[in-house]
Amino acid sequence: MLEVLRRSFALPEWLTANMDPFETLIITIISQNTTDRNTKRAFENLSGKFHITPEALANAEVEEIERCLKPAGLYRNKAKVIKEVSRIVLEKYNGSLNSILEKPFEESRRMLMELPGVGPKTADVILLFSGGKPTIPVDTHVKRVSKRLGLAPENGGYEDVRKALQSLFNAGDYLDTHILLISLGRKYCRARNPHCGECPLRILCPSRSC
DNA sequence: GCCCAGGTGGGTA
DNA sequence: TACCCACATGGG
Repeated sequence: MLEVLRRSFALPEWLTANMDPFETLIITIISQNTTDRNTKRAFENLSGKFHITPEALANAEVEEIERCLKPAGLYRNKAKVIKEVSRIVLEKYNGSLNSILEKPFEESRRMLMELPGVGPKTADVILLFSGGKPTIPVDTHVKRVSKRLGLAPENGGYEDVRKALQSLFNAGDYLDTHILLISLGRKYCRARNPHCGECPLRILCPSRSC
C-alpha cells in the first residue's frame, strides 16, 4: 500500500527526522486546526519578528505574538500558549527540548504532553520529526482515511488508530506513512470531494463514496 | 452565507 | 471515561 502511495504523492523535500525540536513545537501549535497555507503565513510573520527560541518568545509581548498569528486563526489561544510554553522550556528545561527527547519513548511523550498546548498529536509530531522516535501522529485526515480503509477500528479513538497503524507498518516507514496518509486524505478522502473516484486506493476503500 | 481546516483544554454528566 | 464546546481566520 505504501508503494502505491509513494508513486501517487511526492514526499516533501524538507522531510527529515531531525528538525529543530523547539521550532517543530511552535509550528505544530500554530498548525492546530489550521490549513498549511495559513500556518505558513503565521509562522513567517512570527519568525520575521522574533528568533524562534524559548528566550525570544518567552520575553515577547503576547499582543505582538497575537498579531503575527492572526492569519492562522485561534490566535489568542495560540499566542498565550506559545509564550507560556517558551517560558517553561526556558526555565524548567534550560532552553532545550533535547533533555526530554533523550528519555525513553513513553516518558518523553508524557513529558511533552504536560506542556501547555501539547496534546497527543503535537507530542507525536515532535517525537517523530525531531526525536526520530517510532510513532505515527493521528490528525483528522489520518484518522478518517485509516477508518475508511479498514486499517483502524471504526469507533477507535486517537490511541486506537495510532497503535493499529503502527502494527501495520514498519517503524522505518512511520514518517512516510504519516505524510502519505495526509496527502491521500486531503486530496481524495473528504466531505463533498469530487475526486473520490480517482483515489489510487479506491480498490481498498470499503465505502468508495468518500 | 456555510462548512471545514495537519487540536487542545475546560466543563459536564 | 466520554462527549460537548470555545477558540477564529481564510478559502472553496
